Amino acid sequence: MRPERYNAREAEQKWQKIWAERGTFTTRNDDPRPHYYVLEMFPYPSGRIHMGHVRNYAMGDVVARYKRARGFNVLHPMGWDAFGLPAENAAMQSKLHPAKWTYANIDTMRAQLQSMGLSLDWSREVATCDVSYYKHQQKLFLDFLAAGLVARKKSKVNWDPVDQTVLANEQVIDGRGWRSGAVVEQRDLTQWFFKITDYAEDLLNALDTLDRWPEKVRLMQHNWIGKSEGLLVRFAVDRASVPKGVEAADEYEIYTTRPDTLFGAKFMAVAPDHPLAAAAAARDQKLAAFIEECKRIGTSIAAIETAEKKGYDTGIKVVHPFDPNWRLPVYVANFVLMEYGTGAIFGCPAHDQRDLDFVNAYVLGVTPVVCPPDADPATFTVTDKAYDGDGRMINSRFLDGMTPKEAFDEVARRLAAQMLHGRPQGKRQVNYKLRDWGISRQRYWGCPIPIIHCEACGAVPVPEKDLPVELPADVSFDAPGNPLDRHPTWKHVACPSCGRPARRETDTMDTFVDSSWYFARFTDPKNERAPTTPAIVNRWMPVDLYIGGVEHAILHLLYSRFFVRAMRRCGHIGMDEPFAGMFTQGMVVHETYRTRNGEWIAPADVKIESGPEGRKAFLIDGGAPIEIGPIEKMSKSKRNTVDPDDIIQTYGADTARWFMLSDSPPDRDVIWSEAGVQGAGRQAQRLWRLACEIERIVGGARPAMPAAFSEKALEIRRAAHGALARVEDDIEKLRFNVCIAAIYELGNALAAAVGAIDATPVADDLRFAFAEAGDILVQLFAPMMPHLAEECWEVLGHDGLVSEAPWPVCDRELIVTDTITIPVQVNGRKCADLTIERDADEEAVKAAALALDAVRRRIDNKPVKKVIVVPQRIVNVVV
RNA sequence: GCGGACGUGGCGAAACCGGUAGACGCAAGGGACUUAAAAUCCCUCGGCCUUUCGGCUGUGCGGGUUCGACUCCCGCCGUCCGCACCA
Repeated sequence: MRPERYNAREAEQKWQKIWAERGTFTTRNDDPRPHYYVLEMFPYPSGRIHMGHVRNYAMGDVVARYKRARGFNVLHPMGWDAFGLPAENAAMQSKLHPAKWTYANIDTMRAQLQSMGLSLDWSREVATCDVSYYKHQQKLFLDFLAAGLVARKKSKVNWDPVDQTVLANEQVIDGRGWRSGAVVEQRDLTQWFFKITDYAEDLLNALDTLDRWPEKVRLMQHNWIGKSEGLLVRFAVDRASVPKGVEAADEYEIYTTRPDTLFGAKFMAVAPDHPLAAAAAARDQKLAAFIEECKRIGTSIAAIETAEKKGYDTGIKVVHPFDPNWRLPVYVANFVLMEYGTGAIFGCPAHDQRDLDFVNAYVLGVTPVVCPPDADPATFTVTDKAYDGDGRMINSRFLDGMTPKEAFDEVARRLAAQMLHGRPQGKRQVNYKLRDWGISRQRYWGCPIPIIHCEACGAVPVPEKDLPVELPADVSFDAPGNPLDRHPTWKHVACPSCGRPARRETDTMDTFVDSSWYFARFTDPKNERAPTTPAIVNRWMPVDLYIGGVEHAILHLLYSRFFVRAMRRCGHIGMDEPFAGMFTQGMVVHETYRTRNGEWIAPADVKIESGPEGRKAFLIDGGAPIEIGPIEKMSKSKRNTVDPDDIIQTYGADTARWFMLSDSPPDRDVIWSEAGVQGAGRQAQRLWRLACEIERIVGGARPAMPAAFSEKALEIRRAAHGALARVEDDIEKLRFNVCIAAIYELGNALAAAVGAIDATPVADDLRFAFAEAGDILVQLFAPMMPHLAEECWEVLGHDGLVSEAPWPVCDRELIVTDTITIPVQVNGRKCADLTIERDADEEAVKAAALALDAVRRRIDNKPVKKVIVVPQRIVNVVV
């Protein structure tokens, strides 16, 4: 009987229904078994899922299903990161209310995710835009406020004067607002901040404990926190140099990490928004214009630092701390950041590239003060490449001959003892690049900040009994500005403290706040009284494995780490770190296609023909030739996206999942290709046929385990248990592509064994081996292609579900063989294989290797100098 | 600009702690089955040389360490990602 083709669409719906009815993936908090929490970053409900989601969730699902089979009580929830800008943009464009838009998207995307057959506990679903979620977030805000973790201060924003709104950095294009095209201004706004810098040292130190995080993510966070040890140095102003009418202070403080290079100083520079810049600009129109120009670059550090180094000489001079006769000019420079240090620096061009570029543009001269070990102090010069290495101090008076480290300490010591205006002129200072987390957003679609502003009482927290502060539903998006701010009634309330008329805070929270604690909420999402239930959250957390894109490696993960610490301080959770294990997966990329006149064409509209001369693309409609462009991240603008729905309709979810996991290592980008999906689809059919054929050979009742096995049966068992051992190891290490290769190999081995059977009544030992190997094969691919696996499991005669079956036990004795084959090299080049007993001693291996014909030929009677034997690995003969 | 990664056949890749480079898959070519197609199965498949046996060469480029280097070290080149209001 020929097995029929596997019908993915029918089978997938059938098994999804069965899983749902049986509650196979519903997780109980009171289950006593060891627990495992696997979580993928929840999606923003943008409208439809994309291939990046498919990849992300397929990976998490493999781990969830595998751990479940291994006897763990697995928590694998899903929710929606549902607040954010796109909903408001949609509201402006299509007059659809953000809530309507968002919930409609959630419904669509939930259905899409469900069609993927993910083993998720949907009963724990949360959406951050739901009052039932954000009311707890407001409580957390109030608790943080009470714990002293919230601050109110000014910060700079990109202001679009036409749209009357704050713009995200990505919305500022060449200094103009993306929608209005108006020149963007920088404005100071008083905003709410979480004091993440209070935890800077702890967040840095604790990185060492996160040994199941990718090294690169820890490094990125390390650099982001950016701890530096330096010196605060106060420079006296040369009063004579201050122009009339300029209200300069008597001194200005700079921060430097290289006080050792103080004798190489050529200038002082301050940020465009430094008080000194403002003071000097009051009497200097050109300077005022320069400062304006700097502000137009925007607030993003990338833009500021990429811009050409420019400065403006204020004319003011400061006095060198170690020489009262030495004057340094003070510049306003576009590369000095007000947010870092004191917003002022001294510039030493010889040993800092930025300073050197600057000095070369303004002809201030360069004096090297650190001489590299291999250079001659008399001739060493710096022209266009700053030297930032170690060496000995030169041209530095009392520092000469010291190492930079010694010089640093000496300068720190002297300046601490030297008085300026009655205080020590220098002070050691630990500095962090990390800034406090500004959470205020002048937007509607976010979690309202539960504060009431009262003229008499100031900023008053909303009393807990008045929570939640709910977003008003009746808002309009047809006017510029924040809809909450211009709502006729919402913001007008009585002050909770004095009862007089007051107004609500109309800023909402950054959406990063929403995603900084959802993982904790999932452990008891229905708790109406509190954000978490400590006994429950402390059992589940930290998350054992968290999977998401590298793009979140810094901000989201750092904010979450801070948030959990803050929640701990307020008694909501009992640990510091949210994620014990972390994995960052790569992107899904695709070829791009363009017509002759440069129009982007979607893959679905392209037909590819490949032959010996390579691949050619044509438009399906009309057959016009299409140019195949570079492979890039899937994006709407280049139209190189593939809709998961289409793929699932055509090939089935299993095929899509399998392909997402197969070709590329999970942390690298994967190229989506039609041919690749087809290959995955063929493999699904191949596995289905194989299961049917194995069942035909085993035939009904399974034989008991026989006492002895024929060599043929042993080979099958070895293949199965060998694959089992590899797959276990690979899934634990998330090496899904290698894991799939092992499954292919087992499939190929079993197909060959099936093909070698000629007579149908088969001996019991072989029948046992086939039945066992068939079961193992199906269980191995069940985490990746769960629907097909259920179908095969049924064919193989099992009553229950493979999703509920315990993982097979690997018989490691089967994998270890008595004899092994190792390579033999002569002068590091392989020339023969040697098959020998596994435990043969070194002398025996050496003798056997030298006795091989191919080895003797290669040695060719030359004297053997040395023979290296690495046990069970390799033999190398050196002649 | 700063920070982080990556680079191996026609393509995606594998190679565990420095020990057989190219497992597994895709594409391609050849063959079997078929009236034909699809599906399926078998064979070949880094490059150069050789009738065969086999030999040489080869992991972005240039050096180095080592009996032995995709792997370690130094210096380049190229590509991608993040940079604080996108999520």
